Amino acid sequence: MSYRRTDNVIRRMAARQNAILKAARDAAAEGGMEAVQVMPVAERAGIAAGTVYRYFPSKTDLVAALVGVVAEQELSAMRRAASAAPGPLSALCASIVTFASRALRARRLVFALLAEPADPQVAALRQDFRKSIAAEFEARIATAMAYGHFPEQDTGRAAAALIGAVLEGLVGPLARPAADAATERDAVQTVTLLSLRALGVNDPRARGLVVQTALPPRDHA
Amino acid sequence: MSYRRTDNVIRRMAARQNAILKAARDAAAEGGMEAVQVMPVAERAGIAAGTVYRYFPSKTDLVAALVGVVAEQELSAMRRAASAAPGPLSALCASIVTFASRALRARRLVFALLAEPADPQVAALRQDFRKSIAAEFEARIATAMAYGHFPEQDTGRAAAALIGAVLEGLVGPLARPAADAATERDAVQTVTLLSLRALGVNDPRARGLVVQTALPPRDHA
DNA sequence: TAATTGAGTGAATCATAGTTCACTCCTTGT
DNA sequence: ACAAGGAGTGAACTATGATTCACTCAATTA
Repeated sequence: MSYRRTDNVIRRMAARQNAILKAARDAAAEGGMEAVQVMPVAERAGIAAGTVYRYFPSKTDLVAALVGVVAEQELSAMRRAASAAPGPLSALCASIVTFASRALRARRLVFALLAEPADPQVAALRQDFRKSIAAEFEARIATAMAYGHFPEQDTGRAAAALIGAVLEGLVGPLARPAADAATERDAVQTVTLLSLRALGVNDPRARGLVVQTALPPRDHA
Repeated sequence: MSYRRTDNVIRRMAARQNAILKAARDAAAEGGMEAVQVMPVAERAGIAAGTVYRYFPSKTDLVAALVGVVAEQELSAMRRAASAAPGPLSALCASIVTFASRALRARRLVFALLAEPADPQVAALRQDFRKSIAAEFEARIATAMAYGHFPEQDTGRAAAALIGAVLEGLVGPLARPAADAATERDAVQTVTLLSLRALGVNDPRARGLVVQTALPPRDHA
């Protein structure tokens, strides 16, 4: 005779799955990918190691899910910010600022998920994540370019370079950590300005654009 | 009674040490850091696994030596190119082009040594490598800035962002591989131009600068 | 309440990769 | 030619971390 899970059990299990994901995320945010190990993650989530395998077939699947969740959040934040902007150039600008400031907020996590290596399966997913972000940038760049805000150029290459510049300039191991919120905002502005100039934006209004764009609110799960 | 190594033996052993390093380098160039394993490296070098430990106390030391050698080569190439340039702006440009084109030549290797994670000891060395390159860029940027080629700005942040842009734009997993030498040259030019513009170089001569700078010759060991 | 299902457990197992070391045999010195 | 030293070997060992599975027990059903 089979056995029906009550709503209570379903809820508890869903919560537990989230707890595992959150534990994995926290681990990654603190110690990078190498800290995402089954036993420590299980401990953080308050369960036994074996239990993890009731929720995810393998560690790879767990990490894949983590990448998926984070990617979804980041992308939607970027899209939201861009679509709220009044024009193509400020949409691009909002995209960059959003990506940059969110990345800065969770430096270690973003770095781990975007740059640290993993097994081929996860690498492929990470690849998708990067590609989605690049595609987002590329679309904004193409639109702004069509509007004549900067000269014709290879939008794909430019999008990739922007991602690199922002990551390296803000979250990479080279970047010095920002002391306070003001310094943080300043760092984001610097990098955004650098990015826009790289595309060939000369309009002095650009500086205004960058400064106006506020930091988006936190919305990590 | 102690035993004197003849020149022959000394030479053979030096050659073998190089062979091990070369094997490690090739492995990294093909399969990234995770391919740098003692047994495969030993096999490539034509020796037994245990022999590696006669030349390097640990795998970490081997990788550290590898990073050191490559860093030395890259830095000296950048310096050579820059010091052969006629002025501060073209020196900066030469630096970027050299870094970019060499990185493009050995994409996987550079990416592995510059971006992939490793144990803390190696990470620290990699850090040094990045810092050296950043410092090289930063010095060129500062000089060109002092000469008024572009506006005042945070040179450190700019240097980091440039490295990121070049790496991501050319060697990162996002960059499409260049089909032929012409496409390669084109990619380097695109990224270099992007970099200079990011700094605020508006001088139309800049394009000339980029185009003029030839790809440096290969000189991998 | 008794029987049954399946979530949870965690010690045991497996897999991978770095490291050691007893041994072989070439090289050197007499 | 012979003895000694040390380079080279590679099977065995160690460490780490993922995965399994026989078992326990709370939740469900009859």
